[in-house]
Amino acid sequence: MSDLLERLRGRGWRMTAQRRVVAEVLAGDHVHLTADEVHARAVAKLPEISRATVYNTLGELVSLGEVLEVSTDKRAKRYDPNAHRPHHHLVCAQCGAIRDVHPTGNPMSDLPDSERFGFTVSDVEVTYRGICPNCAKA
Amino acid sequence: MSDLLERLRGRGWRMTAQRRVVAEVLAGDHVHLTADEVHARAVAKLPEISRATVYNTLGELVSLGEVLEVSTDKRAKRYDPNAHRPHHHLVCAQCGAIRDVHPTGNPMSDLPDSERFGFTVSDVEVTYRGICPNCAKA
DNA sequence: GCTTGACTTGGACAATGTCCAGCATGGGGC
DNA sequence: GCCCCATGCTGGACATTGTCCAAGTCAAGC
Ligand SMILES: [Mn+2]
Ligand SMILES: [Mn+2]
Ligand SMILES: [Zn+2]
Ligand SMILES: [Zn+2]
Repeated sequence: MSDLLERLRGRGWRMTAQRRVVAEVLAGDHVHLTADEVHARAVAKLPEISRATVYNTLGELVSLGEVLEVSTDKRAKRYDPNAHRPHHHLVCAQCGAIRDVHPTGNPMSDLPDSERFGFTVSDVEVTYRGICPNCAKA
Repeated sequence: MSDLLERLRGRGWRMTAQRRVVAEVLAGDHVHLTADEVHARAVAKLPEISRATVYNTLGELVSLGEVLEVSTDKRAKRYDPNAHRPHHHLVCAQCGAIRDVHPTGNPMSDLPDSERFGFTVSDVEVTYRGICPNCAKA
């Protein structure tokens, strides 16, 4: 993640304790936290950080293309630091667990012109749903 | 849509003015209204209908499998009366317009076992994004 | 027509997210 | 190293979307 901090500094981002903490919280694989989850973990490291700052920082990271917004459920948006390797998501319908997945094939080529209604289609997002091993056991 | 009302009556649904109006509002193709949009249109036909009833009725229609919930944007859930023909969605990134689409191929078979993490995968949802002809003109 | 249980209502409450005025501070210029 | 001020942060008010409940209303079976 210091990669990330370096890249951001290079882009003229002013480095503050708050932004550093948010970036730290977002490190790792299969990480898809809500804004309030990010805030809770940030508070553990920097007690006085505000909700507004977390929202602002996440929004900036999204604008910079360093973090993706995903809405797998109908609840809060989730923030995904895995922005540099295209992927899709596999979501547990019961507990909400999310894994990054890399399907074969290109769903883009599965949409014939006759089904494009004149749109310029630029992106496709695939969400698989099912039951995770943990929930299946219970 | 009287099909729908018949089916519901057959299932023991008590028929009320409110429910009839909600069902009427949901008629048609490529219809993907938010709950508050449904409420606004329902109020035009039945001024005293409450928000709570619209939410309740939509929730029941979803439980009965007559209407689908879709969350194409990160805002409000949308309600889709096209529940009896499986389909995916094409969304305008600018104005939010939504079309039903029927891609060829089966994305389910594009997810190898090694990418399933032990999940029992039961469903896949594909969202295409782009710019609609209207927004492209502007 | 009654009766009754299911339905509706309005408003309180919760969760998520946005906005703003005023204070704090990172970091470039000296 | 120190100052300055544009940029960032804060707490709280406000907005949007959705849930819940007690009390009143009504559809439909008798
Ligand atoms: Mn991801
Ligand atoms: Mn649809
Ligand atoms: Zn699970
Ligand atoms: Zn458009």
